[in-house]
Amino acid sequence: MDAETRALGFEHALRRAGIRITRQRAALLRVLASAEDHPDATQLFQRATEAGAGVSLATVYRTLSALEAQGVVLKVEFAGEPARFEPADGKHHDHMIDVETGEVTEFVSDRIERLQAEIAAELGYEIVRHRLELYVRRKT
Amino acid sequence: MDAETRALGFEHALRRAGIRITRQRAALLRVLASAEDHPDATQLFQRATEAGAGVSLATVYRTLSALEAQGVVLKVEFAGEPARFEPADGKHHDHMIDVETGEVTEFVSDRIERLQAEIAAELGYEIVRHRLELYVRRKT
DNA sequence: ATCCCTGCAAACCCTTTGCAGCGCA
DNA sequence: TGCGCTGCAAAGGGTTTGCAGGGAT
Repeated sequence: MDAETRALGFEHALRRAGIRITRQRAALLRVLASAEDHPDATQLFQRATEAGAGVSLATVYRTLSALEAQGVVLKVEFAGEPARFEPADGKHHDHMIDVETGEVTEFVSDRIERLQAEIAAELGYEIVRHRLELYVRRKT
Repeated sequence: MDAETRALGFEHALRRAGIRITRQRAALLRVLASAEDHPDATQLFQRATEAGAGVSLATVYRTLSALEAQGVVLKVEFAGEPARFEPADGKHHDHMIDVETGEVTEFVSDRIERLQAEIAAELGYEIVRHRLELYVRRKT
């Protein structure tokens, strides 16, 4: 999915929820839609500002909350850093964080997912959501 | 392991690192050692206060940091709440959080651990630490 | 013309820290 | 007695919010 298609998806999701697309939001959605990494609110603010969006940090947070509430953006909170945000299209995945470089890699493991569900079920629970992060180092 | 044995272990770890056992710390260690749940700093502060320890919240944080640095206490950060602390004796485990009651259950899965290591290895990494939390709901 | 939105700054929550005096070892 | 410790209060970082004016629908 290209960035503009994704941005339009964001707009649609907001409009559907009766949320207005302002100049600031339109700009922000595009910044977010084209992010390849996992930026935090401050980085999104900077990028939007560089793009001439004239947005305040408060609006960045407010828009991210709205997008998250609509389920089109995921907030990811790694240990000891500000929350990061990623588009929620695409399939579920977990994260691997290189502790030396900070680089984030996404991965999926159906087997782990299945085991998690089994463990929960054994204790009489069903999984609502989960968080799995591997903090790793490049093997020597 | 009973609470007092655990508390003595904490004291030993601190002393070994050249850290003094003050009245406040001794009290705090006992509160922590006898915690069955996963209390956060404020709760530990309250319990210590109720026990007549005369401790300040700052000291609670400072002592917890020291214990964590010695590896005898683990700081656990669940999504959207203050950090919790648990004694680090016993074996590694992950956490399951009941989203309705907030109750925390510990669990282990060697198979998941193994799969994590495999996934990291496939990408040329080795795991430094990981975080796995299942947010669950009692099955109907 | 509505209301929702915006920017700003202040407020928030959790946690850390500077300081001057206190008390373990 | 030395040096780490303590309480207090202020600072800190990330995030949220109250307010009065502005703009999308």
